[in-house]
Amino acid sequence: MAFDTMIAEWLINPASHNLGLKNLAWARLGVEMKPITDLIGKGKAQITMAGVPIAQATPYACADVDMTYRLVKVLEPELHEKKLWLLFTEVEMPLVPVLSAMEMRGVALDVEFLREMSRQLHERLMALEREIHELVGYPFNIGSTQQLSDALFIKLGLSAQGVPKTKSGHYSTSASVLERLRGQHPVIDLILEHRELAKLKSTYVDALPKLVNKRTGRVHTSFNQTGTVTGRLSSSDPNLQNIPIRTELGRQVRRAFIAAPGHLLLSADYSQVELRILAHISQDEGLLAAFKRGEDIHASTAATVLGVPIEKVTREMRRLAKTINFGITYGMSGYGLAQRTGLSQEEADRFIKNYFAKYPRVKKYVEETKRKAREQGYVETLLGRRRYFPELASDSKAHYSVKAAAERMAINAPIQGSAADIIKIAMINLHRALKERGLASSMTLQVHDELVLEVPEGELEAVKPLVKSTMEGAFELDAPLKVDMKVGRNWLEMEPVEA
DNA sequence: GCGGTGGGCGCG
DNA sequence: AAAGCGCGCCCACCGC
Repeated sequence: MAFDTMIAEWLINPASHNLGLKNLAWARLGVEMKPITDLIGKGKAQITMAGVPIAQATPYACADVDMTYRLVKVLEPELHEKKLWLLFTEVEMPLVPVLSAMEMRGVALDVEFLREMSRQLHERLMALEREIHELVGYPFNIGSTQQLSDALFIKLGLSAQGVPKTKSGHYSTSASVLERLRGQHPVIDLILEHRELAKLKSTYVDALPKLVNKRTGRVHTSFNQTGTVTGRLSSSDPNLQNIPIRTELGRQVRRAFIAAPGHLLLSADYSQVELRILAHISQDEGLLAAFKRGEDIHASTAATVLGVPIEKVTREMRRLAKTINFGITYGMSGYGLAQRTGLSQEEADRFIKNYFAKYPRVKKYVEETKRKAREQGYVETLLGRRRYFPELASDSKAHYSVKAAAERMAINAPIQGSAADIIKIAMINLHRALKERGLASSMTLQVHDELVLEVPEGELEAVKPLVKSTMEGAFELDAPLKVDMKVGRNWLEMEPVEA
């Protein structure tokens, strides 16, 4: 179907169920990571499409390759000057048709399953609501944080000791606060369960079926190519990058994402991609060696930092190491580590100090990155994608906390952004490889470090090695990329497979 | 009825 | 003084 047809349908009735490819805002130029519309707004280019001045048109009106390239004529010198030309021509533009194909393909949804799940959630929610009102002593809206706060801290008189207040002045009722209140009153457990179920029901179980396209019978997300500051994609309407997996009940939602008859879902995800990138960029010997030996990286970190043999690492030690391995790439402090692990602040500080002593080049990466952000004004990914930090300039009057936050973003941006670069290359190459071989398999979802493909059963054996080698070969890291794959009839019940 | 904001929470 | 990055969506609440 042609784009103009879809746009016409959408213009006639914007609320209609059409295939509205919101990826039509598809011109990520990579220039300072700003959407094309921002640049146009500054009057750098006065371009019209079908007689409409783009500056006043919605981003959707940018859906014309011709227009995009005419606009680029104006921006080309800047792309060259900032060394973004190859990223633009070799990655972002070739990605556009790949994303369009994924959006068009969509994914099948078991609506009947979700309807049944909705009924069961409704029943349980009603029971919980009754019990909660009973225990509190009067009926109120459990979904209102203000009313809930009053119920807990005024009516029931639970201790508000150390509970942070929100901007609007009432005590926070966040999950971390409720967890701490758990022993104080039996109602807390019920509220936590109510929260979890209400979230699942409203955000996924009830919302997803409404977005099934009447024509295709499938859900078609939009992959926004210009929606993040790091180079990642985002997904919306519906967001299929935040489907539950961490709790048993939540992950049941994944059962609703099914392969078409005669097909299978193949999920392929990069193992520890951000830590491998950190190892590559920092060139830290210990980290590189652990990956080259193919070790369980969290166990390896625990062994190294705590000074025990890797086979003596307990679950508890590994869990701590996992927290710090992730935290490092976000610029986490001792306070933050303590908050998340139950360690005292002193212990957490000491642990981080030890970590940096054992992985000195990681420490150096952190310091170098902060220096670059301050001195050159930006940091960059493996492919040269930039993120700017005006707050960190030496003449900046920004508050300390603002600068500290910017530093954490600067530490994370090259890592998260490089991972985005890599999976984008993989997507382009895989799309082409499948086409070249005349295979009917195609990507349907991207979840930052994971690709989901819908594969005709007969193609599975051919597609598995192709996916694995294409993803692993997307970029050569000194800590080599590793891809794990799973196959199943739906996104929940998947079995690990080898290529 | 609509749009914006805040609190909260799902994912990587 | 703040205290781990990046997203999008739900509901409540508020002002218009």
